[in-house]
Amino acid sequence: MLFSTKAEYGVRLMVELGRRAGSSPVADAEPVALSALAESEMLPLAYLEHLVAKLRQEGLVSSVRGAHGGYRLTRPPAEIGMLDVVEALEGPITPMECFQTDREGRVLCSHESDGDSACATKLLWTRVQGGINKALTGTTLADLVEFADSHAPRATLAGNAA
Amino acid sequence: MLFSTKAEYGVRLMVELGRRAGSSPVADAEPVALSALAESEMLPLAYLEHLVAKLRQEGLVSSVRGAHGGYRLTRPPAEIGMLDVVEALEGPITPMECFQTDREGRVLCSHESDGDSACATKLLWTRVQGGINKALTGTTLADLVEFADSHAPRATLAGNAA
DNA sequence: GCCTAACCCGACCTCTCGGCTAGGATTTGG
DNA sequence: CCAAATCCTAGCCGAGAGGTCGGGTTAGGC
Repeated sequence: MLFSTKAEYGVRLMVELGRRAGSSPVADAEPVALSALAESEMLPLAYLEHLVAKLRQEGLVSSVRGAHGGYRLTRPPAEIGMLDVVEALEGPITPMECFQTDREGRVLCSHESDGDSACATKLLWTRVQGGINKALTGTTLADLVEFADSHAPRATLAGNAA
Repeated sequence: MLFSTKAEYGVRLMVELGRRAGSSPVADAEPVALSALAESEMLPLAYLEHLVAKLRQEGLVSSVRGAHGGYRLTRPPAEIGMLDVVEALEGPITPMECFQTDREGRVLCSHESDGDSACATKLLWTRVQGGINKALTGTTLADLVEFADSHAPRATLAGNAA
């Protein structure tokens, strides 16, 4: 497997936030308590705390402390690329240990100086990384929210008005 | 990182075999001892044995036992897609634990029956997997051999005639 | 007919990391 | 001031990566 449950849970968390925000202008949305998210996604609360912390550090969600606190998105879902989300959770996405990318897709291999046939594999990993990045940047949170809504009826999302 | 050193070493091993085979018709090529490959790539021999075993099980290389034995490719490099190589080494490439692919890119998610918003993430992982598969199937061993040759002079590959 | 170079195979070992739990400290509405 | 929430740090357990080791088997060369 490529990604761990960190990405899985974290993305689901973001999707849930996106669904609950609906079409409201982000800052107006009621903050959602993590316990509510944990329950509706059936995920361990204590673990989610760690994940949401990473999302917050990357500025993808903001938090409100104290009673009636919770989390909300900092931007509308359509402006959130999934590369940011996944990287916030999993760390930098590189196909191989020796790789560092400079955010433009340019690739540096750390043992490039062997003179030998070092990194004959570079071409391959570069292509793979390109494929992943393209898939990840080409998908926004809004895409996933829409997908989820259309596949999991759940009435009209009973969480908000009820 | 996406792939472990298993893929890295294994691919390099395949590339070396491809370079040494040159343009000879595969079956004619002298089998190359693993110790020679280990030395030229500076990789631990004992570890390579395990990797090459997987490649053999998948029919990507064939072995000759006894003195003057070794390994050779079973097909010309241009007919070896890197997806086969990487999957032989790393096992099935799936973006997420719950995924199984039926070799056509069709995706099954094992916890699809939750009724809930299970796998809102499916769309994302599917796209990612598509990107990876495309990169991997679209690259052949011949591509890497050529790339390696052009980047690591090493005379005209001193190993063969000398 | 042995010796040795090679492939073959399974057991083991260490270290990191994923996945999670525990427990507390801090903030804040009612 | 209490309860609900976010925050923070520490630790635990199992699995898998990344090897190593020791032996078994096959076959060319003297």
